[in-house]
Amino acid sequence: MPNNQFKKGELYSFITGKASTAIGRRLQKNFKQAEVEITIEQWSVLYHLWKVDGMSQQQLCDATFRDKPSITRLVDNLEKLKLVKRNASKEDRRKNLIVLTPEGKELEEHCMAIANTTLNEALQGVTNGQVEIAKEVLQMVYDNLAP
Amino acid sequence: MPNNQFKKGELYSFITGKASTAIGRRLQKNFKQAEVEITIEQWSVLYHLWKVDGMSQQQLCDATFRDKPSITRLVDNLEKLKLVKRNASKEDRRKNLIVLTPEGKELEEHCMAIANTTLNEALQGVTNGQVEIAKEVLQMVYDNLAP
DNA sequence: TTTGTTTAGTTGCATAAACAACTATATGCC
DNA sequence: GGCATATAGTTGTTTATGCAACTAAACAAA
Repeated sequence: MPNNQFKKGELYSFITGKASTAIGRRLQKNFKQAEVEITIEQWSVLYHLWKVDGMSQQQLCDATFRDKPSITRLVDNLEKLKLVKRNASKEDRRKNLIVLTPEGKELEEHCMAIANTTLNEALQGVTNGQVEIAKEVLQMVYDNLAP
Repeated sequence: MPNNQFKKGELYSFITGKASTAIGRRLQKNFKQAEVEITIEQWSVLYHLWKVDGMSQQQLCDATFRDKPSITRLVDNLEKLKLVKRNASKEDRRKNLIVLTPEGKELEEHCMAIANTTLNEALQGVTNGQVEIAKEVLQMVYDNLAP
């Protein structure tokens, strides 16, 4: 018997990731309730810019696991919301450096608090040990499938 | 110190579910390589119909964690591909019963084999015990956030 | 310098998701 | 029966994804 065989019924839920879907929806709902008018996809870009401002679009692709067109359009929409700005790089004129506007920076504290709250809601009753193993498994899955 | 506190850097990956994204992409790629011309979203609907043919759209919503417009359009596209058909219910004329066509039924074996292969690729090196705990955690997360 | 290749980003197209507003049928209550 | 309400499904709009094709700049080799 193979080591990693799921039963059919379990396979589906695991693959479609209903848990991460549920977290995403809850996070979106919590943003909305707090009148933070951004999508979770936009949030995922801002999240990395809050850590390192001025990343290139390619760096944002790698950080967020998205392809270039997705980042192009997410940055388009974040620019429309006046949360980021595209600055042409002086060293390499192909590159856009994406920098936070003051409005974009301002969101950080509030958004991260909402994200932490959401995660605490999600993980009620789950022990640290279980979370550690779950994270390990997810990381291994990701590494197994990385291109 | 709260029990369930993620470190910032981990929070992001957990919420955005990069592992389940990666599985979805690999499954899509494997379908394409096998010349199965369906999306993973269409697959997720077919998957339930293979178990119970003739479900209503509302039942498909519940089974796939999607809202009604999403299922309306997925069924639209599956009908265009001639994999399913909408049959008006005789007991309740509001309901459409979604039934597989012969072409739709034919796909089952091949698709499920691809899905199982994909899952085995994803879970290489992960022990049964780890998988069990990961599933438990994901289920608890889902239950914590269920509406 | 020119030619070919790689890298960064954009655009077009099809599919899908979330939300709100809508139609039509069913049901419960008086 | 008649009216309010709930349920099943559709449509419109905005946002996002995945893929392919594209432009422009950088780089490397001759």
